[in-house]
Amino acid sequence: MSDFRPLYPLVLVDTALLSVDDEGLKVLLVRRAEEPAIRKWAMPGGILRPHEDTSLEAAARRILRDKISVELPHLEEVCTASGPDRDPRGWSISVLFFALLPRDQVQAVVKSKVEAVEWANVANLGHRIAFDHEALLERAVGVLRDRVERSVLPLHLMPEHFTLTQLQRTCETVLGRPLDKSVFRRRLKRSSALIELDEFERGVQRPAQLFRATEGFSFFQG
Amino acid sequence: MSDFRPLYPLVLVDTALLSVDDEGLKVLLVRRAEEPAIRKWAMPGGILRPHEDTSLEAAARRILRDKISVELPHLEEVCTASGPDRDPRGWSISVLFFALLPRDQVQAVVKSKVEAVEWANVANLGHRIAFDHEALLERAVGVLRDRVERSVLPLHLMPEHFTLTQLQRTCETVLGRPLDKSVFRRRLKRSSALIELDEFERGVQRPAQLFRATEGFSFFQG
DNA sequence: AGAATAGTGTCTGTCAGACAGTATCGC
DNA sequence: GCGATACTGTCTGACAGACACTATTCT
Repeated sequence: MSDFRPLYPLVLVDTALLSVDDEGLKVLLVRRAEEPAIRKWAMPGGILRPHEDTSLEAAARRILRDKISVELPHLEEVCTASGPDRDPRGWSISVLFFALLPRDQVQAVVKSKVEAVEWANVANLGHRIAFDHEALLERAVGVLRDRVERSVLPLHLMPEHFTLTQLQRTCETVLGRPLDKSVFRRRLKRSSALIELDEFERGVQRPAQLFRATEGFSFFQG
Repeated sequence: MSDFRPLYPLVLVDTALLSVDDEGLKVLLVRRAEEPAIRKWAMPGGILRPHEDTSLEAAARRILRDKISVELPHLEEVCTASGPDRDPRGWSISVLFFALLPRDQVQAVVKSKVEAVEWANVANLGHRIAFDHEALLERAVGVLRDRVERSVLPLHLMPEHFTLTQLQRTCETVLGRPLDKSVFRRRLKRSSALIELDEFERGVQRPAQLFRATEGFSFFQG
């Protein structure tokens, strides 16, 4: 470890971009093209640019745009990590954000840009994660689980139209445990976060009614 | 506003040190002795020193030690604030921590050190708060309320020995609403966060039994 | 005895969990 | 009709809120 101790810390911004697919909860990882930790996988992140960015959140948005061509509506701070040894470049701070991507847009992200990008299964990452990003990811997933546990619906993970069963499956995937159907639906009826549509599914045994989230819903409402 | 845009942002650490007294929820404010915002009141904070501090939390600890001679066990991150305009010195990041001080130690803090220090009523601050510290304080109080709401006891606010009624009063002060006695006690019985002592109050109408927190309790447990 | 506060018992409404039952579709 | 999945109804136990009641100590 170098003993170089700069006057200013390195300020980094990382984003845990989460989604779900049939395998389970997923996180977007990027294979690093530069030192440090070159060729290792990490959550998309980069260095704050005070002359470009108007806030840390704006920096996270810029980096996502540049690295993986994604524009996200909902970005939220999770925590920070800091210290002299967590990045070989020296004393650093990472501010971690988390964001949710609708599951029907998962494919779109993977084929973008030059760097290698992969949706990794959160439950089974392998041991190739750079820096302390594995611990950071755990924090982000914890925040998500906590929200869903408190009966906040992960509507940001859903496509525009979806059935109640699909929403339930998503919650179950996030929480990692089965939910009772009637309990789930009872709560939805009271939540006012969902709007009933006149459309129905197609091409399945019994088509279910489609719903959408209320206009301008926030991740926070019940 | 200056157009000077440094390569590195200013990294600051602030702490919302909260306690309660008979008037209500209190926050420790320090009158700034230097520019910027000289003579205005702000939460105790300062600049990260990478060559001294091993983490942001350690920096917060150092600053509390230096400014107001307080050592705190429990320090926790709340959020960050960032941007080019929130501090006149330029692009800055503040990482906010929050901490709780037992109410029987409130007096000890006030008479320490050179700078003017004051426990301000959170509900009635006046309009003399520097920077964006008023908004930051709101976030910290929000975290505290949220914890207590979720039936996490604010044991860090209590003296070593306390009665159940005192604990209830503290919760009521934090939440700003009355709680039902029997409901409160029922929950405590299940919580296992409290240890029954053989001692009792003295010099009151009917002395109540004293309790203490379980050894090594965390703010997070129920 | 009476005031004050500690501590307990009980009723009621609400809601989660569990599970069975009914409805409606494709084949 | 049959299988599959959507959707609903109902029973039960746990718990919160409300409030009354008893107990113990000081004056």
